[in-house]
Amino acid sequence: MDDRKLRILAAVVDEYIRTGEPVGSKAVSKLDGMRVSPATIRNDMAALEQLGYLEQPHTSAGRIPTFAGYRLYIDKIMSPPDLPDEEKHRLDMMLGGSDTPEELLVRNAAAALTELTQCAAVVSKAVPRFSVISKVEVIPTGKRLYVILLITSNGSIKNKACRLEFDLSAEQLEFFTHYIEENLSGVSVDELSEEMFDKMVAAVSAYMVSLSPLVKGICELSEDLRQQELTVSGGEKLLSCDELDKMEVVRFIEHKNGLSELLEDTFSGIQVRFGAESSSFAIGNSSLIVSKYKKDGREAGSLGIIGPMRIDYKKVIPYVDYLTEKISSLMSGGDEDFDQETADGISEPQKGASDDGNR
Amino acid sequence: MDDRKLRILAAVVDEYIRTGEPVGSKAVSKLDGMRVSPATIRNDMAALEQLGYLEQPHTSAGRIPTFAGYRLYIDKIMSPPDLPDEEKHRLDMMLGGSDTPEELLVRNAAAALTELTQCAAVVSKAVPRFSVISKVEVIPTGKRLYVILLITSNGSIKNKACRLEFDLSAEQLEFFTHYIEENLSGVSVDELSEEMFDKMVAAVSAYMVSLSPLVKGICELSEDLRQQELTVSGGEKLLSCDELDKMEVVRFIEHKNGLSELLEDTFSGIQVRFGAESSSFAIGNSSLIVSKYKKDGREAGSLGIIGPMRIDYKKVIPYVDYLTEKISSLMSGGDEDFDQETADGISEPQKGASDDGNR
DNA sequence: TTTAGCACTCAAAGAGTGAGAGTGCTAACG
DNA sequence: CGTTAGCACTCTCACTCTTTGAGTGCTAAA
Repeated sequence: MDDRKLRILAAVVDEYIRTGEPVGSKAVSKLDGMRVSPATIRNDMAALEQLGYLEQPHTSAGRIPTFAGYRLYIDKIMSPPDLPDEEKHRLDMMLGGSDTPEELLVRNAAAALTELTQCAAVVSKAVPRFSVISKVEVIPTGKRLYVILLITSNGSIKNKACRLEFDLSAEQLEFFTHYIEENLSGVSVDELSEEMFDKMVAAVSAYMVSLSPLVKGICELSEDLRQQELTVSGGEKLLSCDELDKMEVVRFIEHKNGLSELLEDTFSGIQVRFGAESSSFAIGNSSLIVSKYKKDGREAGSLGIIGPMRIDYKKVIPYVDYLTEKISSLMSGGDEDFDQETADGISEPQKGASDDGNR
Repeated sequence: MDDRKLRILAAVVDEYIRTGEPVGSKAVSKLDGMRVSPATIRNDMAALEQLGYLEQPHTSAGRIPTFAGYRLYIDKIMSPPDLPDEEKHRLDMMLGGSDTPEELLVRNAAAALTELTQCAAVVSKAVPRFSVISKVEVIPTGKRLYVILLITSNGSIKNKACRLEFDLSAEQLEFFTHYIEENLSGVSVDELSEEMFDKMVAAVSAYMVSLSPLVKGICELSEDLRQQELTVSGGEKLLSCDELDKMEVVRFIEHKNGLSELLEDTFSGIQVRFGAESSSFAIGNSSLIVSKYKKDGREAGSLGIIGPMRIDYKKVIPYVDYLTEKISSLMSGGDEDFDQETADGISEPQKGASDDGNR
């Protein structure tokens, strides 16, 4: 692969992204920095086609990049420019200052991305694997009716109603709550497992059979905790690009198939994935560009966009990059937040430093 | 409006629904029960066009119904047939028995509707205006950090974290909880208002200024309670019908514009609304067919479908009708359920029934 | 009031055409 | 040897022209 071929490939991809039309040898030759004649370029393009980086829609048309062509372009050739300062300021304005609640911060970022890229924005909140159960409460709210409240060190609160066979006496309730706190508080979300709860059901049933629905309820809540939160916004933008199948787009917006698995993968920096490369997340010619943001050094979620493969990567990647960086710093920054504080132990005083989070 | 004209209108609508093509006089004349010649029908069709019930896409095409035409057809002419017993059984199977949790019941109904009609299903849970606040708890969970828990008689549970300026002593907490319970328990969701909370903020601040965030928190939770829950499923089906604007469909699926207001209207029986008739809910040529289901005689939510205007009303309306009927009877039926019990108050012990339900 | 007949209109589908863009190949060039 | 000019060839796209057929409105007769 000589250097000129790479430059030609880059030129074809750039041009194709810009115009959406197949790119011919003449067009490439006219571009800045191309010192060779169309004929030479034709030869190289034929070679690039041989190698699987370019293809022709039909015999007498120009070339368009293949998947492999895009891959090579993105991973090896293209280098996204730095964002100019005024753009950074603009993004800062859109995000909001350090006193913006985290949730809003992320929503603003999504809005900014849809606005700037005219694509759908994707936002996920990572499962807080390392945050710990900080409090479990069982509150009687009616005849044989109880509400279970589960609170974690990262500020998630889950509740659930639960009906028992018999009413509990104050002592029984006391016993139960004590038992649960003993067994659960300080346990990380990642450590929670069915088996653990099965054992608790057994133990608790020995004391009083009808307590087991409560344990099961807590078990269900803990499953909720492990559910990744996923939002896709601005999905309508995807309908404007006609290289995407509308049907697939809508199905995706409704079910978000496969996205969750994809975002749970560990990776660092910007990640670009093509719809066709992944079996589950499957909008035909789409491209997913995401990055993870961190909170106090731990992955806290991811943020990115979904657009056509033919998207302006050079323009878009710096946006995603800057936003995740910025969010990471805003979240971890000096300002007090729920997590930082609560991590030091709500129910049992625990260790010292900071927070939950993960990896 | 003589009878024959009505029959011709009906024939045109039926044919148009069946074929999707403009309907000509000859086609109508060939239909069962039409004893007159195409020429006669032509005259009547011209009259119907004059009256605004039919229109021609272009001079030499057949006729298609106008909005008014559909309206007349739906409201006055068409009479949807009764569902045959085997169909009813089929639907019963799809719904699930009387031991199915309410939420699942409704989800099943939606699934059945998308399946049977190949349209998007709409489900809403009515704001439980008449249910009352049955419990308010404030639980300390960390340094200056509290979780507010709000429970209503219909089983909704809402929570929210709240940060105060100072920590509360046990007495202060006691006082506050007591005050809140005194003022809120037994108050119906409908009666809750900003002013009410403003007054409470004032009263509570007199005792201790830093309590007001808690009241505000409760106020926000009460706003959540008044939020109607809305789900649209199977939205991808809408993309198959090309009379609907894909863009509008996706925008609608994402934001559900205007649907909530529309479903909050009071009406009884089946309601058919056209997208263009309503300013806010606006998918161009769409038709919304909904009915309300009840629980113990009170509106509990609505259920229906969104499809193209050119939908088979005769087939679809009986489905929606039967499903809402059935759900109403399953929910209110002999079987124990949360609301029955809790409606009479949880915090005050009262009569009896059973099950849970939440969120 | 209904019907047959007829001239008229218009959209949709097909056929033919020319322009233009782009190719691959060959042979000449430095 | 790599590079370039020239050339014949291919294929799509946009355009025009024509034909076809469905459906109409009107008029006059039954």
